[in-house]
Amino acid sequence: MSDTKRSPTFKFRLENTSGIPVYRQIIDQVLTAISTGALAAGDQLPTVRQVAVDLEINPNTVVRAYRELEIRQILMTQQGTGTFITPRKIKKDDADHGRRLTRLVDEFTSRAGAEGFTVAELIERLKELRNEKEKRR
Amino acid sequence: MSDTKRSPTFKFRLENTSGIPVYRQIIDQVLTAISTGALAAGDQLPTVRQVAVDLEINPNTVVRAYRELEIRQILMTQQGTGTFITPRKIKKDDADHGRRLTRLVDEFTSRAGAEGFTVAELIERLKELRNEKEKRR
DNA sequence: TGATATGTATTAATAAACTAGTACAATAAT
DNA sequence: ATTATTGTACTAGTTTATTAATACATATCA
Repeated sequence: MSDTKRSPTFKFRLENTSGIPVYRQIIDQVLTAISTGALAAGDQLPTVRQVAVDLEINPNTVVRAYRELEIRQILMTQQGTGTFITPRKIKKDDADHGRRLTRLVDEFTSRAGAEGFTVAELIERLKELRNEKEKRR
Repeated sequence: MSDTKRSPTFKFRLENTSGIPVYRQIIDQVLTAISTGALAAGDQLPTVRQVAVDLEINPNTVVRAYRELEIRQILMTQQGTGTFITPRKIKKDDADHGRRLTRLVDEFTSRAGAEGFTVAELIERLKELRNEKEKRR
């Protein structure tokens, strides 16, 4: 039995006091859900209209979030059908891949630098993390 | 005018095509310089007016960047004297230091993982970054 | 003190981000 | 083909972010 097409059980929630833009909260919740396994490849997300009604926001706000994730190849949308988590197939030679990696790393090092961490420390900690994972296999 | 007895003046540069706000570019360059060792505790930064003239921007834009870093305890300013890197008392074996590093790295890897990056990739990119900055000194 | 260096405050103009209103288009089920 | 369901496009209003003009305040030193 297969579960390639689960119905959209995922729910968004808004922190209206946070000051974080709604569309960004949606993006973050999708990313987090993927990293924790709450959402996996092929899963359908709640429809644009469903989210709009649930959160009492404009459909375009949902679209904006989904669009950005689609551009990052994290979501796929099919008009008339729905929006789904993209099955990943990472291409190392993808130019966009490199750009996103650079941007992510730059942001990371900036924040870390603000707290007094050196790049060397970050590398060291990541290596430990990598080795831990290796062990577990 | 000969130079002062203080350290060689740090230079900012602007990427006008990047779309990144000027004040943020300044912040990032300070943070990066600290994390790579290009700037260290006690070093004086170029004056507000100097930066404004060099980059052909308004002094207030420089102030905004310096102010934010001052709030984060990364810079100290003294009116009439200048702006300096705050001496940090980081103890490498501090337990809290380790916890903060772990939390920062975990959040980073989680986010990166959601976008399909491997830890190995992150390490590789960070190494490149470290080597680039080393070269520039 | 007076001169000159430094950062600071107030205000405002402009640009960008964010969200919404409304109508349109594609898909799938019937 | 019709209809219900899904995403899309265009437009605009409002807020927030960003930068600038200009005048002010404080510290250093001859």
